Amino acid sequence: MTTIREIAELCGVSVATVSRVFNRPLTVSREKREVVERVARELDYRPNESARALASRKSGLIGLVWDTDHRRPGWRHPYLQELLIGLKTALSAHGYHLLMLATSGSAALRAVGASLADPVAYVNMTRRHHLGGLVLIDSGKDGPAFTAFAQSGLPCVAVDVAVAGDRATYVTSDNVGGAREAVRHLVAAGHRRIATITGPVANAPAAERLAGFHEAMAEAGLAVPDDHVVTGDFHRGSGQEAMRRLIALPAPPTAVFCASDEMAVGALLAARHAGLRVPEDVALVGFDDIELAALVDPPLTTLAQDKAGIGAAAAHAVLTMVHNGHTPPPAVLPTRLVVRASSRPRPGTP
Amino acid sequence: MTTIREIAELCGVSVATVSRVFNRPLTVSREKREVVERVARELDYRPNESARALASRKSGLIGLVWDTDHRRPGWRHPYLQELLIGLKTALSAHGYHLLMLATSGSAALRAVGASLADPVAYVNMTRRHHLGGLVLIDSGKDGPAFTAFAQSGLPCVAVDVAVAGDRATYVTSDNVGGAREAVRHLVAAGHRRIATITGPVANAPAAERLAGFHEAMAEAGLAVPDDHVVTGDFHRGSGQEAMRRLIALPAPPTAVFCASDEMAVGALLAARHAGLRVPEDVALVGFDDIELAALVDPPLTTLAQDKAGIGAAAAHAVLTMVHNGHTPPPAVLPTRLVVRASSRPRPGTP
DNA sequence: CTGAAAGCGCTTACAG
DNA sequence: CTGAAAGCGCTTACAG
Repeated sequence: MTTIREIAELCGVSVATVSRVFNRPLTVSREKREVVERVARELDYRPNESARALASRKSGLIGLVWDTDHRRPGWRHPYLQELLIGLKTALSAHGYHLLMLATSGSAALRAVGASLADPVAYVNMTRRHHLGGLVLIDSGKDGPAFTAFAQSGLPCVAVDVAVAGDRATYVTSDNVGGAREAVRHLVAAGHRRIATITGPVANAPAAERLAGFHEAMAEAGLAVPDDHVVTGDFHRGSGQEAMRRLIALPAPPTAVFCASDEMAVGALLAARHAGLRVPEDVALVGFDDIELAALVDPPLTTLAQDKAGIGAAAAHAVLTMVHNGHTPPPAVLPTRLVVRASSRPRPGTP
Repeated sequence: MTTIREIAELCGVSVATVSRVFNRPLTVSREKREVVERVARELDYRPNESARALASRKSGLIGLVWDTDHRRPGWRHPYLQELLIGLKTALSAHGYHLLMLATSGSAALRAVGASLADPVAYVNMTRRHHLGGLVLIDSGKDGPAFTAFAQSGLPCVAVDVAVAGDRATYVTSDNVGGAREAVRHLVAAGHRRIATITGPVANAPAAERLAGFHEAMAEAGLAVPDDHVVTGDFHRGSGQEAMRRLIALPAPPTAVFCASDEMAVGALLAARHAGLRVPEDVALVGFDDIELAALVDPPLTTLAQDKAGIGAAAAHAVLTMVHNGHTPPPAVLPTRLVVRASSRPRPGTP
């Protein structure tokens, strides 16, 4: 591998000048700049990133904090793959690489990996590797740990967790608006008794979707009995269980807004088990638009999240902090209502 | 951040001794070692990784080559998420981080990212960042590029692409065995006219699954007419199209082995469209065991790949090369037959 | 605009 | 077993 020194010798200039050509080209005279550039190209010179990071205290790396412990199911969420790719692609476009940081449950590995129980270890890793910033992906209940990151002073951007800090921001979908749209859609289809299956309490998107539900119900002048709000955990089983409870009510709902597609699929199974037809007996709307939503029978109406867009927005937010130094406001990406058969309008509706 | 020098001064030893304590503890006398270790712990010392990489020419990073260009659908394969996590988790357990390398289609970004069309750029990145080795994930037709990596002399391990080289190996599922098992299962269920929908020609796993199919058919003394082998591309649409062709045959098969679950789902849709019942009129077996397989109606019999296991095997292979220096033989992981309703035995069979 | 020099924080022969 | 010293390949004030 050719070094800056070889180029300097070949060009008859100092290494400082060569370095400047790559970092502040305009501070070098045109003649010298051009000869250095030509020689560098001929030798296929690439700066040694370790040396660069050591001398300048910055690297072209962004860290990803994502707890993928097998005991925590959150990371399996199918929408994360697309989000991750959106993130990586946007970072790539700016010449940054994404470093998936090692996580370790065991104390023995504390030295190298880090556990969310100990955010300091991550902060340390960030400094040791001269990472520009951190992107935080929640695997469920990581909110408190993320708050600690946000207060560390490192540039951080969280996905779906509302962190605050000098150099911290977050990106999320418009969960309130999406939920509102779901309810309006059901109301327009003639439904009056509309229930909801929520995500876990203390989860921000879950709370927002619930708030949007309530807003739109109030707007339509519809009452929401307590037993029409059932708490789930975003996963399929909880949707199934919640739906069983709703079906057993004296006056069951004619439509259910589920805060995730996974739960909507569970609800669909429960309805089928109970001998109910979807959407004739009960209409369903989910949230996320995972691949599965279009494939179940009947296909699910849902609010599509812009998964790749969220990843890209996270990338831009963290790079803004790394470059400009200013902290961008939270990014809230629109959702999109995708109408499928699970909420086909009831007969007799305009 | 505390440095090796501070520790050395505090302990009254040289920096060389402190460095040795962390790298070759046994070459340092017990007393000095213990005092250095104690002081280091108290100061929460962590070595600066950039300096370490620069001086030692190695980092604790493994690179991931995964072309996620949006024009190439291969990266969307749902089994990759679990594979990636298996890889990351196993690397974490050994204190390594996974670096998702920037890829760039545009020439403007050549300097930072790399394109598979130009493997040299990746090799360069690997050296610049002092990566220990590379894991290669195919997004479709990357075989030739991967061969170039394998010949570069860098430690590389490919997933599902049979590369060869001094420091290169690969991991894959037992595709031949899995396909054989699929056919045996169908034969045992009473089928004689068994067709297959293959993956793309020139894809190694596709070829292996086809070979296993032929082997087991021969073993059972069953003929395979040419029109019982239809080429697909692993994706759903091709399965649907292929199934249409099979159904239109004068003597259509009573069972179809599909080289991927996605294609099996497509075949299922085609069968349903044609008014055929699965498995009564035609039985289906897929490959992969993606989440969807269990959720379609009827649920799909399939050969489960050990997705996380493949990722972990890739991690171990690359770390073996990084540490021991020797190149492990290809790892072939067993598949597991998961019998579901789509291949329920035909009436009148033992 | 340019160069000489110090420095980033480690590792590793080389002597002893 | 230990230390002094050179070196890894860059960046960046500081002078000029």
